[in-house]
Amino acid sequence: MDEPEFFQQGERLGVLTTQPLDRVLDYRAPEGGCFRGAFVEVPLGPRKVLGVVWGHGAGDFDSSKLRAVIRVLDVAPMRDEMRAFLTKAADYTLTPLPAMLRLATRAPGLSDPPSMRKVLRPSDGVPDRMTDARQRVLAVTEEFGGLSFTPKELADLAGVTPSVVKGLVKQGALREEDAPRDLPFPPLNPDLPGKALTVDQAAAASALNAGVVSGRYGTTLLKGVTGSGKTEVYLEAVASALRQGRQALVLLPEIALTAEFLKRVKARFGATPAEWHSGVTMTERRRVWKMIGQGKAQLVIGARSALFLPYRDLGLIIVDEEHDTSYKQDDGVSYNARDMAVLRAAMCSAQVVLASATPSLETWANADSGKYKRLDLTARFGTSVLPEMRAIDMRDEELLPSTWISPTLKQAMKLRLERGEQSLLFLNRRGFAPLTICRACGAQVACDNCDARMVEHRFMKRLMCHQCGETKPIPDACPSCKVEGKMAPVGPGIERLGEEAAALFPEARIAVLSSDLFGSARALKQRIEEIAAGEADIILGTQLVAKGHNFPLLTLVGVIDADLGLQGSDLRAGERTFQLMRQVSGRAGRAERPGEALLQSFQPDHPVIRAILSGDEEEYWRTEAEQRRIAGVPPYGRMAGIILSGTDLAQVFDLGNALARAAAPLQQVGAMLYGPAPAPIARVRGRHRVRMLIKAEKTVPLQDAIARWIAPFRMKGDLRLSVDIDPQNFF
DNA sequence: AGCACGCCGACT
DNA sequence: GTCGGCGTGCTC
Repeated sequence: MDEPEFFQQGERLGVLTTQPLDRVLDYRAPEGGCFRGAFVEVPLGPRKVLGVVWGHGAGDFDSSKLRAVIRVLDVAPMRDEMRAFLTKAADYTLTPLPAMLRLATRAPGLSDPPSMRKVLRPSDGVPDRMTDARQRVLAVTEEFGGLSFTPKELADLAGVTPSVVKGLVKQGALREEDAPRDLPFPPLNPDLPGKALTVDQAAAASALNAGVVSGRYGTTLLKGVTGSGKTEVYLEAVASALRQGRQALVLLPEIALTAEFLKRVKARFGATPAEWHSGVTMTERRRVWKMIGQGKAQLVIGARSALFLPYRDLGLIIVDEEHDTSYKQDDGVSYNARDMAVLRAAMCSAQVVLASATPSLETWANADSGKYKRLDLTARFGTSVLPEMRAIDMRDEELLPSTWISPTLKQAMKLRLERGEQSLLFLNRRGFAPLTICRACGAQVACDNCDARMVEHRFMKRLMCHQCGETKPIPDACPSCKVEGKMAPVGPGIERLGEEAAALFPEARIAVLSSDLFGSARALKQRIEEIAAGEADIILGTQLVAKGHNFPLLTLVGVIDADLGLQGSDLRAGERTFQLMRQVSGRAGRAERPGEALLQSFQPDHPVIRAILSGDEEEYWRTEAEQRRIAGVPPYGRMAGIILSGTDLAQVFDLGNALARAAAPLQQVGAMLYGPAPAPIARVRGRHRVRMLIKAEKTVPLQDAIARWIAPFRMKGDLRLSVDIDPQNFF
């Protein structure tokens, strides 16, 4: 790539700031000039803000009013390729470019000069008396010759009090120096021996390596059931990237999984890589950001926002559990990390590996059409096989009121207890009961701010709204008819299922795993480890047990309500149920003992349930893909969701209707507009939500049409419009 | 995003 | 009279 353009002092240039201005502002180059891509501090009104030199100024601003760039920041300049990536990502997601830049500068203290710390180094002074403690301190400085330590670190390493170190400084045996606080990451060694690979794994690894070595863009679906060793395989691709001297990024859907993953990386490469997610401290964030820019961090393990770090030479991106819905979340900017990974890789000639046991239909279709390569890991690691799967037809089971464990499932659990094996009951519903109803008047307790029912959480003795997190005490009298003592919980939650299991098996050790029952990710992880080691007979869990945790003693998985995800009119409901059921079932029979998965269902003949049981995944995907093709929906058509929100429902609908009347730019490209209609959750945190849906053919330039459509609309008051390209839920 | 400007209601 | 509510508009 060409040398970035240089701007002489006083020359007009364009700066993109992180302020939501939606346009590049013109400034004069600072003293000493600057390159395109430089991170700069610029004056904006009374403030100083962060920006990037984007290129030539637009030139339409009065020269006499131009202000000069204050200074160039001491961080690696943004590479042209990153600039292009942000621009394309902004165009694709219809996000204003400044918001994109904000994503890419989510590290504190970028404007500060490099933070220094006082360190001690050995000096030529000789202490007056040599004591034991002083000897130990000097020994440490000698042993770690190349490294430097703060007084506190040195004292801790030598096992002495800080006063001993202070004494040595006074005597001149150690001297203080300033050293940068942001230290490079220790080098990783790709040539340490990895785990022995099976023939299957070795073949997949070498195919991935070939891609990495090619130095070109390419995307590969790495499909393998739980326990097939996907991680070992893609770590070989990481090793390959490191050998090429290029950087690698591993995206994980959940922070809770990173700790365990870091251990595996350390075992493979001999050092800990950089970590990037919401749980990382501010100082560490700054260090990671800067070191990545300098190429002094070779591997990053992170959440989706790690895609926007300033890599110097990114050669490989792994998206683990690529089907996971947490890759598409709305935290201000709405983007799908899987798609952005592919975009970024295409722009920097990197390889992408999409790893999953149950790929998203998009990825499956892209592999099917040959757009992505596909590698399958069929054999399960070790000797075990996928569990035998059966449906329990709930229409034939006799259950007492307010119980959900069928006699058939109970019998299977009893058998495991007798054998000393573990059972897992899966119910994707947090809390005790999803509904609290008045037996006198039939009223349900709803959230005051949202259009949603309050869920009873018995362990904290309160009702909670799962939309906004608001809680209130469980009322004794009905809020509607004021009759006392008639409020009753209706339906099962994971906590209530725990009570049922305890009543059925009073002698069993029962563990309930739900994200809200643990204060911290650490506490949850520790509990999971205890359980994996055998400290429970029956495990009850929500969604989180489906994600990558190993329970070697587990031989039975019971799905309490296999139909749960199939309700509603969501186009992806089937796909998601299919993925979840297969993931959960994969928990059983990991070790030497064969597993069994039982799915409680009222509609065991439903095509999705049948597909899950049949084990013929390809057939399921083919059928699902064919239906989507006929319906002209993703991945065979394009969609976009529009959410309008505001405190005044009438105003929100007025805006929606006005938009609908002005939809000519959409009609010109043959796109269909549906709505406005109340969103699935029509009110959240006191704001009414109205939804519109756009459907178009695959080849239509949809973003451009939408941009032209909404451009004339100014949002008045607290009205908000957000565009969601490729929405996950449609209705 | 901030921050100023400015145009109407309730007060010392 | 003026203090201050926040709706509207600007920042190179």
